[in-house]
This record gives sequence, C-alpha cells and structure tokens, in this order.
Amino acid sequence: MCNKNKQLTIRDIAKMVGVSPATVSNALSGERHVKKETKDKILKTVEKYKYKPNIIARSLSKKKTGIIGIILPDINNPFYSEVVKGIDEELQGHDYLTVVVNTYYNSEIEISQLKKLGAMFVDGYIFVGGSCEFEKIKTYFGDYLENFVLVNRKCKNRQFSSVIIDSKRAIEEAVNFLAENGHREISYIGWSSREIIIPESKYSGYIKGLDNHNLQLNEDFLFLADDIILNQYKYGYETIFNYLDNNKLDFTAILAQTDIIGIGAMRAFQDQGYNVPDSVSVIGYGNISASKFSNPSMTTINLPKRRMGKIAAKVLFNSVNKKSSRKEVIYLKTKVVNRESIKKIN
Amino acid sequence: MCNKNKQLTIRDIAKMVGVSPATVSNALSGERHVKKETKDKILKTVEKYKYKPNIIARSLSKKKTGIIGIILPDINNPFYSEVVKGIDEELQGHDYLTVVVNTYYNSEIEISQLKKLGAMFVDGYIFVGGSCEFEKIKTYFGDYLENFVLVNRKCKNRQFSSVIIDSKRAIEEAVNFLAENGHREISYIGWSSREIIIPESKYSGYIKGLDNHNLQLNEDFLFLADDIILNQYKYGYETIFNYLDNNKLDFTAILAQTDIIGIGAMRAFQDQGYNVPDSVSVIGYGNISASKFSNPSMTTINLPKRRMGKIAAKVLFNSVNKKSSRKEVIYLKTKVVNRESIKKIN
DNA sequence: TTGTAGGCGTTATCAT
DNA sequence: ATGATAACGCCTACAA
Repeated sequence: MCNKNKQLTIRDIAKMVGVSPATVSNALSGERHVKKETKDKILKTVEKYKYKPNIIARSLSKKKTGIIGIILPDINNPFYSEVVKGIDEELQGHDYLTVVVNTYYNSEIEISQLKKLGAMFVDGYIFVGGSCEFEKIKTYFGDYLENFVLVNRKCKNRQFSSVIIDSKRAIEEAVNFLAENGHREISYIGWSSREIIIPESKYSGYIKGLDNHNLQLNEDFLFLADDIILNQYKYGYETIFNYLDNNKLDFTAILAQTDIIGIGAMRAFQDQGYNVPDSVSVIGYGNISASKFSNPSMTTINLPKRRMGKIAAKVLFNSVNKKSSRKEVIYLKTKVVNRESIKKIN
Repeated sequence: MCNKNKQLTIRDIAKMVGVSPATVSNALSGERHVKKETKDKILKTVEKYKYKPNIIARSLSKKKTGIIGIILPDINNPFYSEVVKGIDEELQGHDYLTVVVNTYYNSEIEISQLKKLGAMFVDGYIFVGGSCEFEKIKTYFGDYLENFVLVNRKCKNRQFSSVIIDSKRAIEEAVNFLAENGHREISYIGWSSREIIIPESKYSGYIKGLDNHNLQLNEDFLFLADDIILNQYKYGYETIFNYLDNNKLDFTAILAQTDIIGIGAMRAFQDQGYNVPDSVSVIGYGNISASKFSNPSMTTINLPKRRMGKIAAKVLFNSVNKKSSRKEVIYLKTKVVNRESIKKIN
C-alpha cells in the first residue's frame, strides 16, 4: 500500500484549501456542483499532494464497490480465459473493475476465497465452470443469493441466471457431422464423472448421435476414463498409442471430449503410422487456439466463449442495476469448425 | 451482494446474544480470549442467522485487506497464467486472496484499474509483463511506491523489486545451442519495438550469439516486424510461406521470438514441402504447452514461469509483512528444452 | 454554493 | 472476561 502510515485524507485536503470535506468530496465526484474557482483550487491541491480517495472507505459508505468477481477453476484453461475476455469487453466503459479468482478445481478453496471476497467486497459474481455443487456455497451465503450468474456450471435448482452450452446437443451434432461425412465406426475418447455433470451429458450426446444414424455403440473403441484427467494430452496420446499396439485400427473417426485430448490422440495415430485424416478422422471439442496449431489443423466444435462472457456480463449488469431480476437460463449453440482432420468417405 | 438491504451487523448479533459487539468480534477473530460458554452461544447465533462480517468495514478498520492484486496484460497468454499459478502456489496457506486484473496491453486501462484497485484495496501488487512505462503510474501513485513487485517488466529506475528473465542471454544461448548442433546459417523471426524493451534485447542476444561463433548476420533471412504482432501464428506462417514462394531455403535453422511464431513458421515450411527438422531446424521461445503439441514437437527455450511467480510472491510477502524492504532484482535462468524440431548436422 | 454532523460495520483502546 | 467508545475515511442528508 501506498502511504499507509501517513495517508492523506479528504479532511487534510479540505483544511489545506480552506473548505469543508463535503466540498472536496463533491468536487471530486461531481455529485453536486462546486464553484469553478474552488473546484480548481481543490483539484490543484489534490494533484499536488497526490491525494487518492480511500476506496475502502468509499465502498463502506456507498455500499458498493464497482467490482465484479469472476470465479473460475483455472486461469490456465483457454476456455475460461476467453470467457473472461468476453465479460471484460461487455463491461468496458461501464466503470466496473473485474477481478478473477482461481479455485484450482478445489471447492474448499472456492469457499474460503468467497469468504474473503465475501459480502460487500464485490457487487456481483460470475462463476465460470467448476463443479455443480452449490450446496456448500449456499450454506455459507444462505438463501439470499442475488447477483450471481453462472457460466457453464450446472446447478440443479434454478436459483441463478446461467449461460450454458448444451453439450449433449453439441456432441450429438458432432456425431451427425461425422456420419454425414460417411463415417459409421465412430470412436469416443474422454472421461465420465459423477462430480462434474457436463461430461456425463457429453457422453449421452454421443450415444444419441449414434442412435440418430442407427450406428452401433462399440465398447471396444469407447475410451472412457473414470475420473477427471489432469494431463489430457498424455491421456489422449497414451490411450490411442497403447490401443494401436494391441489392436488394429477398426474405426474411421474419433470424437474427443476436449481439443487437447484430440491433439494427443492425433499424434498417437501419426506415431503409429496412420495418416490423419486419410486413415482416421479426428474431431475435437472446444476450438481452443491450439486446435488450429496442430498438424493437420484439427476440426473441432466451436464454443462461443466470448459471447458467453458477454451475455453473462449483460445479465449480471442488469441484475446489479436492478433493471431486471428475472433469473434466466440461456442456452448457446455450438458449430463445427471444419479444418483438416476429417476425411469425407463415400 | 447478499442481503444488501437488511444486512446483519455485529451489533445485531451482540444484541441477540446479550453481549457487546467487541465480544462478538473477539469470539470470531480469536483476537482476545472469550469464555467458552459465551463463545459457543455467539457462534451458534452467527451460524443460525448466517451472519457474515462485512469485509469492507473490517478492512477499513484494520487498514489491510489480505488481497494481493496481480496486474497483467492478458489472461489469455499462457506465460502470464503460469506465473499466476506460481504466485498462488506460494501464497497458499498464507490466507491471502489473489485477484488478477487484465489490462489488455493498454496503459490507459491499466491506470484506470489501478485507481479502482487503488490505495488500500490491496495490500500489494504484482505486475506481470506489460510495457516498461511506469511514469504514468508514478504520476498517479506518487513517489511512495511500496509493495510493488515486477515480473518480466523492465523499469529503468530501480525502485521496485523485480523478477526477470535475461532474455538477451536466453536468446544468445539458443544461438549457441544451434551453433553447437552444427548450424551456421541461422535465421531469426520476430519483431522489434521501442515501446517494449524485451524484444530489443532478444534481438541483440541473437546478434551476440552469432558473434560468439563468428557467424554472419544475413539480412536476407532476418524477419523483423516493425511493431508488436497481434496474430503471431499468422505472422510466422505467412512470413515464411511468402519467403519460400520467392526464395529458396538458404538457412538451416530458424529461431523464433515466441513459440507461436515458431509453430506458424514450422507449418509454413511443411506446407512448402520442407521437412522439419530434416530440411530446417526450428527453435521457439517460451515453452508454452502448445509447443509440445505441434508435430514435430518443438524444441524451445523454457522460461521458469512458475518459479518466477513463486519468487515474486515471496518477495512481496516479505515486503508486505515488513520482513524485508530491500529492493532486489532477481534474474532467472532459462534452459533449452530439446524436442524434435532440431537436427544435428555434422 | 458550502458547511456540519451522523452513519457505514469493524476493530482497537481503555476501562471495569 | 467483557463493555463502552473512539477511531478508520468517506458520503450524504440537512442546514445555512
């Protein structure tokens, strides 16, 4: 902190200029009109002594901070950071400060951070991703949960506004896309987890997609880890590499639950001597920038990350400013971004 | 905000239990001893009515917030987000909350955010990256700048502690590495900019490295953009692709100023029919995760991102807690991570 | 147009 | 072991 010891207060400035604290306050905020002459004198003194209003005191008095908190599991995940960008874009020019806080997928950390950020420190929260369990949060915050918006975080009780991808539908359409390109043996690689609802629905989208085209689910090339995966690239790579060590390639396309898994799988095919897409087609999920950087560049399913952020920010803004308090659940559509990793077969 | 209207205060709880506000405060903070019996009663009431201390008021009174602000240009850049992880790891268990704020490479935004975060809102700042110009910040904060730590942000006057990579040296060593692998025609692709000091020193490291081995600087394959590059992949790709349209490949290795540029360049070589590393070797800078995902995986220069964060956090922690106020400049070493994109030639 | 004083919710100091 | 009360620094009626 700056000048913590001998912090200059509004009273000091007032005394120096020979006016009351209220006048200084008004000169700075523009809340009430101040005679130009006095205002100039005040501003000059403020400038000279580099007086900075204490934002904590202001917040305590006004009961708002102008800060929006973004809570997300991991800043390192490009999905989340794109959403943040969308939020910032939307809030641009509204004089809000957004701060992002990482929970590292740990709900204990999430709670303890929430306590610190806690009541009054931020005007609103946007939760991006993370596990569904809001119960712990409710035991802390109680039932009065206002100005919360969820992005891609499922929550059973419809108590919050949220912006989500229908991931079941998204994966289903990916399967459709593959089928339309002539593929009938479609593998799936990912994980399944009770903690996180999203993967479950992705898997069920896969099943649905197969169904749409009367395709068989073949357990032989269904690669499903039990739990959340830390090193996705390694998982994708090793799973496929090992599979091909012991089996011949008996599917023509594979759908990866995340782009990184897809990239890892792609490399494993290549290292085992299979050309992508000539021998196998690969489709990812997410359209993170790395999917473009692979060779061949990977076809994937785009999630409208920026737009999710923008919409979440808009909803929160309206809620904070009492323009609307309706809780709404907004579904966004995905789209296949076709690049080089899919082959059309007759 | 929760319960903004009818927020429960410490006085309410005190009244309910029949004690003074001070006792409630002490029961919650553990600052002074409170008889077990009363304490239990207090805690029960707190729990029952879900009373949450107002952190703003607490901060005003204690003159600290327990919040560390991390200011960085872009959350989307994996370099920065890794540094953040390092900071968080170090601060883990110290009961600090870290919040990260994006400036999007815009110094106006940086200043306005600093004002909001301003005096008293955070106990300390870590600036990661960004341009060198601290003058604007000084005109706002004045000369009394305490509890600031810089990470990879050059600053002429040695007024702050900072943790930095000697990028000149790093690039120089990359050239050495290439030379030791038998390369004598070494190209460089990147940019040069007066605004940002780092690229300058990178380029001079390149020159120095060539010098060490009595190699010629060949302007023909020196690719230097005038200004900072937005789409680095595209820049790397198009620069090399176009070059090869009009010239034959007359260098054996290329050093890219960033990993992404290197990945783009690599793909351009491949699309023009040159094998990497058989026809050209490529080395990147940064060791971001994408460098591992390319095909071939790219040899690059590792920056100790996590460690930078950890050290910065440690220095700041000591400063905030008055264990040390010495300003120190800490240089960290880089290391070549050899993967698949370099060929050893006789 | 400007000044005075009370309040925001805690913590800290000094009593008891 | 606990209470009363004055800070903390700002904002905002209400008054002048």
